[in-house]
Amino acid sequence: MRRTKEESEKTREDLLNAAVRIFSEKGVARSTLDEIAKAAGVTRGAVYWHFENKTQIFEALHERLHRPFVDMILEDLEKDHPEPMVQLRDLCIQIMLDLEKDEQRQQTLILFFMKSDYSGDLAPYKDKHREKKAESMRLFKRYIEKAKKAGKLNTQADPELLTQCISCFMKGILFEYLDNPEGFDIENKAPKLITLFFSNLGLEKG
Amino acid sequence: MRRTKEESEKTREDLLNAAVRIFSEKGVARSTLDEIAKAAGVTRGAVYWHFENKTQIFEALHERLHRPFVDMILEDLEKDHPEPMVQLRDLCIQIMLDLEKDEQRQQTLILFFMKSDYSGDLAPYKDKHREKKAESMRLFKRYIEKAKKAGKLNTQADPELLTQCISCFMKGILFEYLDNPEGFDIENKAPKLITLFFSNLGLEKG
DNA sequence: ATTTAATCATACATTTATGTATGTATACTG
DNA sequence: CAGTATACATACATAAATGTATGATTAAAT
Repeated sequence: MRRTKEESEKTREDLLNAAVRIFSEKGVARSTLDEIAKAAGVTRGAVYWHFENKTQIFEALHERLHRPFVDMILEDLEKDHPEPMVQLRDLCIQIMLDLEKDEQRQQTLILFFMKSDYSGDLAPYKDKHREKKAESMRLFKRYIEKAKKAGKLNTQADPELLTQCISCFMKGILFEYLDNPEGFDIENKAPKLITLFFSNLGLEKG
Repeated sequence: MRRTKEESEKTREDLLNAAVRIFSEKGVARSTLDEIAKAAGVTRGAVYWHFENKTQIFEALHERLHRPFVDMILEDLEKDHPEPMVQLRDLCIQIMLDLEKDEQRQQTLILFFMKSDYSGDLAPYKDKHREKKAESMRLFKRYIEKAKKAGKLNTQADPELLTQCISCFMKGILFEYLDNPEGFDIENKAPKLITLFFSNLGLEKG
């Protein structure tokens, strides 16, 4: 059954796509390699060929989630926006609106936020994933520093604190949404919530 | 080995306390009834005597978490504070400061927020627990409605949206803190973050 | 055209947790 | 004080997932 290289790569992708679905539905711990294999139309043999074990699938999925996110922000940061805080606000809104259309991304976030306990085999990845998150937080901070340099921010405003504030808020929205995607009208609420949050957030001079 | 009623009740409490620790460390799915039993100084026989299975322990823990929280807010709502939004802000701060001193509560929140996937046997409890959360969100809303009635709020401010905004923010802080309790200086940061968040949050007339 | 090795499928052994059945000592009840 | 039900401990049967070993097929290398 030796497949061609492209077929093999497709099998790997199928396995990852299946894993996202299964993991996000049943949780990492309760998910079986056999389930994932069957959902991808193969057997466990294929799984053990492409990955060492369940943990390695988990890790591969995180890489696939994080990289495009960082790239998107880095690209946005290149732009020379006159109001960095408005730019950041709009980015936050856009992130949420994009998420609604990308079910795969939703499932991946659900998987890492709510369906993985980071214990046992997954424990070593807790710090690693936290560091990746810290990396994107530093990117958020850049917007705020840009705003401060441009004099668009309260002089006493603390970029670090503001960053954490925004990070907490965004994470909160993400959780509330992902916890109940149908019940949370993100397309309508996200812009309102984020706009409300950003209004007067260290913007006016004090 | 028939124990007295008090001893029996203590065994039950020991089991629940052990379960909080084990669940929050290893996740519900990975935790073994044998581990819990041994941590409580008994055997699985005692577990199956007091509870049907792991799921029932899980549910008992949620009840023990939620009830005192609701009671605390209900009591606070009784007070006649001149500035309901300030009262709500201070409540939020107090919740965080209290949490720092209550390790058992921390572990319980960790368990329900990050260590339970709500799949399999736990799935039926997802809606139930969500409803309990919605209940406490309605309590938060009461503060805001109080503020609006007292004319302390922007006339266009939407209590529902404000409630959601605060709920998201609080949940975000909780997650950031619980994700890394040692790295997140809650005693110092929580008051600052929450004060920053509440400053000008629909407060001034528009 | 062979040979090789990549890409899986299949079969098996091991482990581990669960649920239940049973044993047992003792607090309580009449 | 005898009997019963309580509060567990112990033992066993079952199930399910994992890892590994091996088999089979064929793309690709020579």
